[in-house]
Amino acid sequence: MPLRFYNSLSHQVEPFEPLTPGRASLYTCGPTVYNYAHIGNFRAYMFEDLLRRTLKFCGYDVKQVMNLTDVDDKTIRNSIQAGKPLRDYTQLYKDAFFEDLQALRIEKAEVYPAATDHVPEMIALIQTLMEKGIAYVGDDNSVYFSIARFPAYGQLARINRDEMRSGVRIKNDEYAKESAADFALWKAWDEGDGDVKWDSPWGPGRPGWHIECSAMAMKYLGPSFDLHTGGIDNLFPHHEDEIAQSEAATGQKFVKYWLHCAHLMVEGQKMSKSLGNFHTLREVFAKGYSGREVRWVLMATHYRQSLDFSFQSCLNARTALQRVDGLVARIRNEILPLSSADKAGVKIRLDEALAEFAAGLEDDLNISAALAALFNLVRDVNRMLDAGELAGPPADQVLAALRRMDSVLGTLDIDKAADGVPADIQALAEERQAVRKAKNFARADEIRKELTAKGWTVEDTPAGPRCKRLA
RNA sequence: GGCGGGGUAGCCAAGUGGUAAGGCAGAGGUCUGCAAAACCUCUAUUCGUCGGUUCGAAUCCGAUCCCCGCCUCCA
Repeated sequence: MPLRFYNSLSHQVEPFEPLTPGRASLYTCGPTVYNYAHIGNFRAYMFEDLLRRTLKFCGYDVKQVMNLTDVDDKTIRNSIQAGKPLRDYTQLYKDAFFEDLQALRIEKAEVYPAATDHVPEMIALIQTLMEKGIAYVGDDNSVYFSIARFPAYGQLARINRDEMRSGVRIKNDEYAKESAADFALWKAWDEGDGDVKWDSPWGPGRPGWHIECSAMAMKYLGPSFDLHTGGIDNLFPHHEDEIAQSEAATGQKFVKYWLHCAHLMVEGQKMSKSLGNFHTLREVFAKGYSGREVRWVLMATHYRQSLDFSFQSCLNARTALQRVDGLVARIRNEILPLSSADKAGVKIRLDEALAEFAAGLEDDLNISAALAALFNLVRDVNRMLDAGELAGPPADQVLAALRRMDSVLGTLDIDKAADGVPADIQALAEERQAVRKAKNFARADEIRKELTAKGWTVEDTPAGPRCKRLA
């Protein structure tokens, strides 16, 4: 089966057929850098990482662009409050964002354009819309997109303008618009913006939010590209408006496949800054959970399924990962050359597991199916090890298969050196092994207690004692 | 009100017509000096509820209850 995705535009799963065979162009809506991102935000970036890695797994050359929104109401407001220039203020959170991505083992995109570096491109795009008569200058000197002059508006969100709830919210600036649903392309400067402003044909001001993604996506990926993603909350109005701006300007199809991930929930409610029910990655780490554990939690539920976050799920991730770690350690430590190894049989089993793994991912990133393939393989390889049916070279093939899976999962640590065992711990383990051989089990148990007190445990394996740090 | 997503074991979660994957937790067993790990067995006659279609439905149709999201900045 070919790679296929659920397209928000068609509400159907469709085969992925990129505009250029073998290449995938991907625009992923990035963070607004006014604060630390919370793990709900990272769920989206995690989904995008899974998408990116799956595309690569399936053989595509991926070009991914992720924007950094470094000018908007919140960045301006917070930087003024902090008494810092906008650029310095946002740099802080840009840096934090990249640190967090790295902690979650999220692969870097090819381009991370910042909005403030692309104002000329945005002005040019707005000018095109003005020339086409689709944009207009409002009474407040801001520039607005006229939805009435773009009949295709609403194609993504399936929103019928006539049925939009109206009259409920009339903000001040809406008196400046022809229609309440029109959205700002360019926001005229006012005192609240401090010294944050750019010159434009319509006077000083700053770009609207939606225009940034259109301008930067088209700059780096062209007027028409393959995939555009984000959280489901961006579907409307953000993505709808992006389509409107871009397609009105170019007359071309903007994006072929729109993918949206569901929300991360906390106790049944969406995690969000405004509800105050969020955790930053840093907070989760402070509670003792690792990046790979959080990565696992965020990744292990299908992206279109809302995911209720809990620390219990982090603990579950820990034990699930320990299961895989255990197998890798067995292969590395216990493998002995045995004559009964069935090389061909192992190869067949591995090919089957990889095929199931790939089939899951190809089916709209069905991670549950992919992980089931992984765990079924783990069980079978453990079984082979127990039966003495796995020897050196086929064991290397197992590691190769796990490595291949990990090119997508990014969390298995196949080749990460095990935690170094401190000399004193190692010495105790060896002493214990010696007294066990002498059948001095009282002393052996004493040593086990000493090790526990030092935060270590020891497992007796056919290849000798193995020290493990207690979680 | 409009649009969209979801209700599957103690928990998480696949499965869109053919008789319920996988993970966590739990029980018993094998192995072990003890343990851990690993393996084996068991743990939903049942998929929110009620009807209908069908030889057959968690899967299709109708009705109904509940939860969540978007429609306002939001991943």
